[in-house]
Amino acid sequence: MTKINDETLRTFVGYHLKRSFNVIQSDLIETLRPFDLRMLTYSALVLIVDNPGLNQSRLSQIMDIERPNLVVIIDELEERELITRERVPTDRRSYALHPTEAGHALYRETLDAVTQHEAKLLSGIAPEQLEQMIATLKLIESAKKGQA
Amino acid sequence: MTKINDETLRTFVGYHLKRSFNVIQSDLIETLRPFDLRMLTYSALVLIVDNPGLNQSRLSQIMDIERPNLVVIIDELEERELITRERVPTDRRSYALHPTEAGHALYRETLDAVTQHEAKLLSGIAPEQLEQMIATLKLIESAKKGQA
DNA sequence: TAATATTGTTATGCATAATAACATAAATCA
DNA sequence: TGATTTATGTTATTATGCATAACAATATTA
Repeated sequence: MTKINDETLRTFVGYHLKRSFNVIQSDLIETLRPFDLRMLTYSALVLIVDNPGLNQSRLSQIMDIERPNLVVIIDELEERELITRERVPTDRRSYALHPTEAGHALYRETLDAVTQHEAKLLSGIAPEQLEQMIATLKLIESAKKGQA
Repeated sequence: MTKINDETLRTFVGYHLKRSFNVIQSDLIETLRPFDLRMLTYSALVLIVDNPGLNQSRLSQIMDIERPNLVVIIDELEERELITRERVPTDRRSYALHPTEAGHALYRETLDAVTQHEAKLLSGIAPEQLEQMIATLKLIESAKKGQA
C-alpha cells in the first residue's frame, strides 16, 4: 500500500475542482435517485419552475449544453408530465416550457432533499469559507474564453 | 433576451463547482488537443511518470475510476509507446507501469502547456485567493462518504 | 421577395463512468 | 497441504454527458 504521489496534478486548480466535484456529484446522484432524476433533468426542472414560459433555446444557454442534448431532457420531463410544451403564438417555432402541478410538487420535494444533501456533506466547513470559495468560483466562471 | 433566474441552483455549492469546472475543462481540452491527449490519458501519463512502477489497480484508485475504464487508457498510452507494461516477478498478476523516454518528453511538453493554460485562465485571480479555495476544495474532497 | 437567422429536431460520434463476468495468480485458512 | 477467498487485469455491455452536422419550419433582414 505505497502512497501515490499526485503533487504534480495538485498544482492544478482544475484537478482539485474535479476531485471535489466528484465527491459532491456522487452523493447528489444518490440523493436524486429515489426521485428518478439525473443532475441534468433536475437542473432543467428547477430552471423551468423558476422561469416558467422560457423556451428550449434559452434553457440550453443557461444550462451550458447544446440544444440537441436538451431535447431528450425535455422529452423525459414532458413524458413524466412534470412540464408542458406549449406553442408560442408570437413565435411558432418555439415552445414555452411550464411546470405542471406535479412538477411543482417534485420541485419542492427534491429541493429539500438536495439542500439536506449539501448541508450534510459540507457540515464540517464554515459557511463563510464556503462563501469565499463561491466568490472565487464565480471569478473562474466568468473567465470564459472570449470574455477574458 | 430576458434574464434567466438560476438563484435556486446558485444556493448549491455543487452548481458553482460544476460551472467553474466546465470553464477550466473546456479550455484544458483545447490545450491537450495538439498533443492528442484527453484529460484521463493526460492524468494517467503524469501519474505514471511521477510514480514509475505502480500497477493499474493503484492507478485506478488514485484516479478515482473503475479498473475496467483504466484498461483502455493504458492500452492507448502503451500503443503510442509512451509507457510500458512489465510483468512484476513478485506478483505475476499485475503489471508495473513505466514511462518511456517519449513519455517523459511528452510529460514535460504538456506540463508546460497545461501550466500556461491555467496561468492564463486564472490570471485575474489573486494566488492567495486560489490557495484558500484549494484548501476548501480539499475539505470537500475529504468529506467522502464513509470517511465522514 | 430573396437571403439569412433562429428554433427545435434527428442522427451520430466521442468521452466518461459504472457493472457483470471471467481467467489468472496470490493469499488465507482450516 | 489443499480448499476457499481475494486481488489483478480483462472483455463486454450499458448509461450518461457532451459536441457537431444536417434538416424542416418559422422569423427576420436586406
